[in-house]
Amino acid sequence: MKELDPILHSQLRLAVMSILMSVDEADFVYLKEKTESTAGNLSVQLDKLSAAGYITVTKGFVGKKTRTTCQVTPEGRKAFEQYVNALKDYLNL
Amino acid sequence: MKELDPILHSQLRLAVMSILMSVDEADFVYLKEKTESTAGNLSVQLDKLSAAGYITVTKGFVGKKTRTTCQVTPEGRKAFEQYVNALKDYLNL
DNA sequence: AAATTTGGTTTATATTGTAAACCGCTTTAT
DNA sequence: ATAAAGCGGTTTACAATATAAACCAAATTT
Repeated sequence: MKELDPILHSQLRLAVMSILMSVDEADFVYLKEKTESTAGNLSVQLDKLSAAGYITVTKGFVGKKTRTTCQVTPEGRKAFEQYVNALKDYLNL
Repeated sequence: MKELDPILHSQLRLAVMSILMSVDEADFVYLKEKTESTAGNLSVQLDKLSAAGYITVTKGFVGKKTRTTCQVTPEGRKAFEQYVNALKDYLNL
């Protein structure tokens, strides 16, 4: 049985990655709403994805308000795909 | 986004369920080998699956030696299938 | 100008996972 | 017959993870 990447094997981080895989740029507020997570939890998990090199987090401004946007990196994409493949073994897909 | 059943969203427990879904009776030693887990960890996770009503654990004898066999329950089967469905949303399958 | 809201981060706590230590029984070796 | 080693596990202590509560700075509303 293949190992399941522990960075991705977490509900919230997986949800974030799933969104970023199809959207290719999403901000903090959007991710928070879509995943129905608390800001604190999301912040921590984004840090972990970022530390793993799976996403980039960029802080900018829209008018006077801060805006944190996230994008999946090529390594993130690869890791996600490998995770999906590994999981298929477990799920018998 | 659907919730991912936390009982199943665990590498080892998922591996065990995956095996039991296709084999319909497996003993402790076999599960330990197949999953490459330590006995302690496996014991704990089997308890959790059992407590959740997803598997039944039966202790018997083969000759003089004890033998612990596991089977997935109908609820376990259902939970597994629901988990697979929920995951599909995350994986874009 | 005080109070509230927005967009987060930090930190403390609860939950979970994991392996080491242990236990009873059996087999083997002395 | 007795000690030592193995087998099949369980218990328990510890490490890692997830989560939310508390907090903070800037902007907006009253």
